[in-house]
Amino acid sequence: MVARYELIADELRGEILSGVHPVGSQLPSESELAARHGAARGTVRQAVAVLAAEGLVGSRQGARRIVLGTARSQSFAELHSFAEWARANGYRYGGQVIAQRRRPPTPAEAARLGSGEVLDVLRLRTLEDEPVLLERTAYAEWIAGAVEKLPPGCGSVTEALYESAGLVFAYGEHLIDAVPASTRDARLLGVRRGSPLLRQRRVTTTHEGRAVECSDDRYRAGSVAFSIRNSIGANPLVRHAGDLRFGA
Amino acid sequence: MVARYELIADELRGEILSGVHPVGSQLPSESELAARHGAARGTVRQAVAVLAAEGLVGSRQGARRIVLGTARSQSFAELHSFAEWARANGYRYGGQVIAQRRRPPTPAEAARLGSGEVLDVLRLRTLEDEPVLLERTAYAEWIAGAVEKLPPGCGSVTEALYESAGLVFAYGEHLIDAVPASTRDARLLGVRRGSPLLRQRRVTTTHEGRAVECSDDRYRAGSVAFSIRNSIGANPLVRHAGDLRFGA
DNA sequence: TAGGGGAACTTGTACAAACAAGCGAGCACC
DNA sequence: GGTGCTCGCTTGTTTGTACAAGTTCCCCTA
Repeated sequence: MVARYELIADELRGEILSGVHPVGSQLPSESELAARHGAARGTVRQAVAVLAAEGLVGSRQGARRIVLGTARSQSFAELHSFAEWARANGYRYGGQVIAQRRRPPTPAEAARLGSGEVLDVLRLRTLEDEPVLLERTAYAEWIAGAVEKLPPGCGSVTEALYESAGLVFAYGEHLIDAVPASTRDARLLGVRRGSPLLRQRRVTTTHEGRAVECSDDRYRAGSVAFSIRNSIGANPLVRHAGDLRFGA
Repeated sequence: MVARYELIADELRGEILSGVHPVGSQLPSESELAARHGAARGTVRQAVAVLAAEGLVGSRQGARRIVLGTARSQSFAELHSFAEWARANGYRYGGQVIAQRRRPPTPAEAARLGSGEVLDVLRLRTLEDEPVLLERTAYAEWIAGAVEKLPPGCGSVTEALYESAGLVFAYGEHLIDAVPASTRDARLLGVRRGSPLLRQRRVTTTHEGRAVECSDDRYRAGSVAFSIRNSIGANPLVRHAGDLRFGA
């Protein structure tokens, strides 16, 4: 069952992408959209709230909504999973486990994953046959077994864990900064030591709020960038000073 | 006039921050909250939607909402303005104009700011008396005059432009990646050439959707990081491959 | 012609009601 | 003892109504 407001949002999004409502133009008023779709105004408001959350339209009281852009936010899965993102964008991709072992958690990991041993996995991911991402992931003990059963060349870990263990990643927290490549980073990614890497540290949890993994992902400079839209009303991205979080 | 749902959201947020509802615990049901505040269920839903957008709570149909974390997103102003962010977090900060001149726009700038000349400003910002950020901003012609009137040591450009020209930044698009420091970057920021910098390119627009500035901000590695919370339902951050946007 | 006033329009907030859909616990049955 | 099912609770979706608050544009006036 797809919600009605989702259908209306999809139609509006399509009209924006296809140029019916160009960037900078005004959207039809809520009453007009409601009449056109035979829906209540509240339903239409939910639909445009979706578009506002995606950063496609902006609004202020009293004035018609305006179109801000056409780039669409991908789904959570596409941000979370390298494979799903690459596939959705039509890139050729791959992955290979470089090292894998159980070890005691660092204090920072223990605070999030619990005090049991973690499964530490180092993966190298490729995009268009070029190595672009080095993934250091610590999995919580309760999921470690399922991760160990995955084949070393597994393309999509997220997908494989869903199929084998029914695991669904639902919430994520991400911390983005820049770091120099270590000797090992440099060798695996094919760059010079000390050259810039874009680092994304993340903690992922299930629906129930149970932490699944802590990860330290390092992208080769120039290979990927993160983008975000915000507005004076909605602002999900936060700036932090230094290494205040995720421990040292 | 503060909206009722904002008050309820503030109270709930306070209860989460103060530990009344610890991380991982369940929030009271909507009906209970509605009864407690003497409000309709829809109003309570708006309140918890605010917290969900901030990444503090998660929800799924049928089960009670759970608390995901306690870190709160700052306001749009704090993401947009280095000064407001630094002040809100109690840091000592400063800024100095290094160079300023009018020039024709690059093609990428012209597409966003219009074809008129842009005002190119290079600013060095300090945090705790350390240089941490190099800001290269191209202002649109219509606002260039007001920017030129600002003192070179102006701490908060955003604030100054609001007071002098009534300008309000309302929407922003940000693209985050890592780049090596150029010779000039390195000298001004006090790092070695080629060392990692965290780059944030952004385009900012007013309420009406009129573009104000394009900026290329480079942070010294280790000085700041960006963080974001997302969920399977709401996902504002997007990953891009290579330099697909903002021109070359 | 420039400015003020106001009317019409549009979005924001709030309430009430109803049904759908999913979750979890407890109960009955095998 | 374990399995499956049902029932109550909770969140999700939708409609309808009313008023508040801000914007836009026209018209009238000085």
